[in-house]
Amino acid sequence: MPPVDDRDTRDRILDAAHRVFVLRGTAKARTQEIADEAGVNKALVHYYFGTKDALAGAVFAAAITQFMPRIFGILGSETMTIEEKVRAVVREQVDFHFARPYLSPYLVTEAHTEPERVRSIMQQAGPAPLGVLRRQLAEAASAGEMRRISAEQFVVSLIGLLVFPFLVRPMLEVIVGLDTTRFSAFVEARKRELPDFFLAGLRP
Amino acid sequence: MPPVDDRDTRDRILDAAHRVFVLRGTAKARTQEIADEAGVNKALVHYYFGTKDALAGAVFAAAITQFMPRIFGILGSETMTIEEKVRAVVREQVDFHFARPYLSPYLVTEAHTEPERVRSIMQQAGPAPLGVLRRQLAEAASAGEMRRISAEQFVVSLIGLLVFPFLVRPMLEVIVGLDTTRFSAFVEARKRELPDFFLAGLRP
DNA sequence: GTCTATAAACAGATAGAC
DNA sequence: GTCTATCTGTTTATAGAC
Repeated sequence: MPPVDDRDTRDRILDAAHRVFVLRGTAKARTQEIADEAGVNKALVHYYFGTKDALAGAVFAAAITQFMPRIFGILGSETMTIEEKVRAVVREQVDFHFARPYLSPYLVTEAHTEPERVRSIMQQAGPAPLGVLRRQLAEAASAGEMRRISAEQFVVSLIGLLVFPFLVRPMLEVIVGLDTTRFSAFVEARKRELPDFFLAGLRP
Repeated sequence: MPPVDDRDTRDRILDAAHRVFVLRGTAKARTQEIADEAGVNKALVHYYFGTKDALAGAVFAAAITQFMPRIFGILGSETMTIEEKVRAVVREQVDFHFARPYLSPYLVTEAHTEPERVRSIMQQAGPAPLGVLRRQLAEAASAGEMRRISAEQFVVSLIGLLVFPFLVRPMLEVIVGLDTTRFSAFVEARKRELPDFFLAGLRP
């Protein structure tokens, strides 16, 4: 006889783990805090996920799945123009990271301290679908409308411009005085300015 | 009577700590590995630095001191034009991070997982000297040579474009297939392309 | 200053009752 | 499935000899 419905508890633990891992970083996170956050006993965490390491893998996989398709869904579109894609990605990503300010530093931290795990999990997602974008960029360049640029450089630059402020936020606070309020304004300004800036950079 | 010359040993430990902390991340680093790397006993690490936490602070302070002045030294120049500054920063920073590929992910990791420490250490360095740059940008905008942009956005965009590839390198490897060789080529291409891209983005 | 030996403090993991 | 109690391993940190 199969176990009864354990979705609730398992999911609550997974959600709690996500919050704690993202906030503290995997290495500093404590299974005790995850259990508390989920409102269950510490032993249950092991019952469902075995080891902290396995749980960390599950959380990272979920996080990356939540993150990447948003970008490549837009960039891989068959119908949108390059300009439309740029504007859509900027709008989408700024809002996404503004609502989840710790997600990107968590991903970088995890990639840095657990490169093996990151590699193996990301390989399952497969390579980025850059075919459409590559073709659009090549055509625009051939038509003389745009500087020639690889799809890889295009994506890294665009995402980097969007995500970087969230990655160095604690430093920006001190270096250029961006407290919480001013950081919001800073990001809002970027959301407005970046599309034109980026598209102008592509002009020949 | 003051202690005899302890510069050698203390510095060797500090250097070893730098390597280990940067590579593993502070949380996953072990004092044992630092001691081994320095060729001394573990107890000596505590003799010189008290706690792992204090050592971590010393390492971070040294790392940030090594990083920031390079940027602001160039951007704060009274004699260089904006274009010269952009080209100089790109050249300088790409080479710098290429020689120290783990430094930037370490800084982000540390900022994310130890924001208190980072804040207090960075406050001692004081705010960024953006006065000169701000004036140059304002003048160029008033002369109609350039889109109006704040010095903060300028710096964050420029540094973000340069550093981001190193922050997400393990992911790029998988997503867009940049193994070690191709990553080098990718970064070299950026070094060539980014100045024109960035300056074009600033055009009105 | 530098070492050996050991303490002290966790934190992850398991056994077993309910 | 969920808990209490406990164990085991690891890691930071100190005491004390040299």
